[in-house]
Amino acid sequence: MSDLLERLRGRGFRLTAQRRVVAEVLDGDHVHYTADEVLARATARLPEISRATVYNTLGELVALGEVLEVSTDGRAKRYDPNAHSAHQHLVCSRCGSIRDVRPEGDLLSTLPEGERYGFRVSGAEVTYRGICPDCAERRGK
Amino acid sequence: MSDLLERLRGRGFRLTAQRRVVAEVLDGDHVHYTADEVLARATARLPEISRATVYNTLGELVALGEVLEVSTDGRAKRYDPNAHSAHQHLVCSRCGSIRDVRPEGDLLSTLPEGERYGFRVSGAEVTYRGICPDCAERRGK
DNA sequence: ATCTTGACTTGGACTGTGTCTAATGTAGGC
DNA sequence: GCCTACATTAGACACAGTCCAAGTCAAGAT
Repeated sequence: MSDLLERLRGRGFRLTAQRRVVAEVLDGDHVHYTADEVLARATARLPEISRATVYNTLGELVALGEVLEVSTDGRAKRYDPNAHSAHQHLVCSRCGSIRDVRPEGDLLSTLPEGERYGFRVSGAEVTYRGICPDCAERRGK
Repeated sequence: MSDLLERLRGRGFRLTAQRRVVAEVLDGDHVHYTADEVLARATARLPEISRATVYNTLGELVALGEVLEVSTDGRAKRYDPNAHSAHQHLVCSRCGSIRDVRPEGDLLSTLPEGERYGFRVSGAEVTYRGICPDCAERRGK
C-alpha cells in the first residue's frame, strides 16, 4: 500500500488528508476491517473525518482494484488491502474473523464446461469455514 | 422439500399454515429467493403472514439443515432449498442471479495443513463469478 | 503568493435488511 | 372441547450503507 497514494495521484485523484488516513489504516498484512472499524481507526488520527468519506474512499479503492471487498456473511463487508496477491479466505463461523490462505490448484478449472450454463465465468473465490483457535478455546467455558 | 413438513413435525415442530406456505414457496430446483421474495410469494397464498414469521421460519429451516443460507454479496441473503445435494454457486456479477453448479474434485483438500492457522476447518464453499447469458445479451444495447 | 474552480468532505436524513418485543392466536395433547 | 406452551403478529428498533445540499480545499493558473 505504501505507494498507493502516488498511484492515486497518478490517476487524477486529489490527495486529501482523509484519503491518506484511510489508506494508512488499511496498510498491513491480514487486515480485514469493516467500514466501521476503518472509520474508528481513521477517527483516532483525524477526528473530523466523516462516515460518508470513509465509505467513498473505500469504494474508490475497490473500484481501482487496490482493495478487495469481502462479504463472507450477511454482516458488514470487510476490506482486504492485499489485492495484488491471489489468495482465499478462511473465516471463523463464530466470530467472523478472517485469515488469508493460499490453497493449492487452479480453482477455476474445477468447473467443467458443461456446468457453466452459458455464463462467461471470470473468477472463483473460495471461503473456507471453520472455528478459529480463540473461539475453540473460549467455547469450553 | 416434499416431505419436509413431516420431518419438521417429527422434530417437534408445530405444523402451522405459515410454515407450510414458506416451505411450499421454497420448493423447487434452482430456487434462490431473498427473504423479501419469499415473503411476497407467501403473501400471495396467505395474505396475513408477517415478515417476522418468514424470517423465523427461514431461520428454523436453516438451523435444521433443510435450507442453505447464501450471501454472495453485501445485499440480501438468499435461501437455497437444495441443501441435501452438495453443490456450489455461480453468481452473475451484474444481476446477482444464481445457478447451482457441481464442480469436480474435493475442495476442502485443497487447503494444506500448513495453511490452516489452528482453525478447525469444517467446510469450503466456492462462488464462481461471471456474467449470465441474459446480462451478456443486454449489455450490447 | 494568491486566486479560482471543480472535486472533495461533511452531517444528517434516508433506505434496505434483518431483529426484537409484548400482545394475541392456535396446534395438538389431554 | 379445553388448556397451555409454542407460534404469529404489527410495529418499533438496530445496523450497514447510500444520498444530498452546503461548505471546504487541493492544486493548477496567474
